[in-house]
Amino acid sequence: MKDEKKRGRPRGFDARAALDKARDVFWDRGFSAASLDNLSAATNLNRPSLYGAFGDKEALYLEALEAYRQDGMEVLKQALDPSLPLRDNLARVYAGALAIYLHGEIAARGCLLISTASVEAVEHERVREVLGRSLNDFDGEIEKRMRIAAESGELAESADPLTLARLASAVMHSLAVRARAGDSRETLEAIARSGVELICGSTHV
Amino acid sequence: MKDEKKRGRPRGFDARAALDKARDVFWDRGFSAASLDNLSAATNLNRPSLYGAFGDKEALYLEALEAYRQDGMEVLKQALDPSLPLRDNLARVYAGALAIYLHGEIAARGCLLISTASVEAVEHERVREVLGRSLNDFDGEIEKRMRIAAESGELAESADPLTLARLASAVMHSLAVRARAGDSRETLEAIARSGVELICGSTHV
DNA sequence: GTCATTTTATGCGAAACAGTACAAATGTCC
DNA sequence: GGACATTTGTACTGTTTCGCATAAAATGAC
Repeated sequence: MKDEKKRGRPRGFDARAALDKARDVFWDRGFSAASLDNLSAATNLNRPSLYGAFGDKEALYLEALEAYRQDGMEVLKQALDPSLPLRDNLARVYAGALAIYLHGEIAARGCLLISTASVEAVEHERVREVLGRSLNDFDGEIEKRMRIAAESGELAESADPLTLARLASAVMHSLAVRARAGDSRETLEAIARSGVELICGSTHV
Repeated sequence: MKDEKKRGRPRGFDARAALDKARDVFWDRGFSAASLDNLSAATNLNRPSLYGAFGDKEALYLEALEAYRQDGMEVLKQALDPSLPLRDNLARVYAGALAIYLHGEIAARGCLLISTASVEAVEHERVREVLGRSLNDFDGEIEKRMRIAAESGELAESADPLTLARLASAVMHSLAVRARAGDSRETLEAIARSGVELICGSTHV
């Protein structure tokens, strides 16, 4: 993007790597319980460097959320490859989600947005807005695939793509919550399978 | 329960009312962002009274979670009255859930367990345990109703009560998250309706 | 080489935080 | 009425918090 070398002392760290480390801290502890000391230790950056690169704690959190959202959208789009059957698409979506949700050093971390942005959403309007937009974007991406399925005959014409997409998302939301609540991988995979079955099976009439 | 008057100065407040006020603070801000000053102001209790009645902030939070869990189970049990059709039962469950989730002074608060206990669940083992147990209890209560429906012929015999119960819960989890993310009542009610339809409609074969 | 510009390191400071000590208040028990 | 037990109000302590001030380090421009 920008290879133009700026004047002054060059940055001694990779901003994206630091953002990922900060994201992990927020993911484990949430926004409020994550201190700048935690963030500083995890990123190996002292506070002035953090402030210089990202602004204050709130800006850093919002940037971490945004990066997470974009990564998630990428995973989702790849899983929804329309050259594969809808059933496989949904299975891939859930498998991809579980791979993310079940990761974690202490315990499964679930979804960064659902499990940490939700708390702040009441008092913190910008977080609520990011969370709402993210959920809608996910719905929209699945809806696009559902629309294709309805047109190609994979789904009954009577099926409503938006409704089915929201229900497909609902299963994913539940997986996120249950993962963080400590449910086993086996349980979560069973829920994912039955979700695929219910959504893809029911609309064949 | 205990009408035996204890010696010493009697308590000048209703512990349950105070617990409800504290619960509301936790509900809006989450555990970490809720300060003892917030809790003290909301309950009209000074800190020593709070500590005397509930213990430290963590114990107060756990007690609020437990009370919320019991209240929710009560609402759920009443909604699942087996003398009504399963369809009506699920609709009542979701209506009851939305009545709780959409309440809030600043913005919709969603579910106390899903939206505030989730954050703490990674680092705080006892919270994770309460959250997991609560979700399972909810599943179990719905599963009981599904089992009745399967035996009475309301559902196809091939339907698996546990699986259907988990999917019914999944819709509820999604409603909780989406409410806190700012989705409109209309949207949430539409999702609830389609959830009922999918779960009750698909298994009639 | 010297200056300008940006990043890094140390550490400060004011505010918020959780939890408690202490004494005054208010009741029961004998 | 007096001893005892518990709650309540005020104020405190030590810690943690965030954000920044200041100065040293490292580079480009000239």
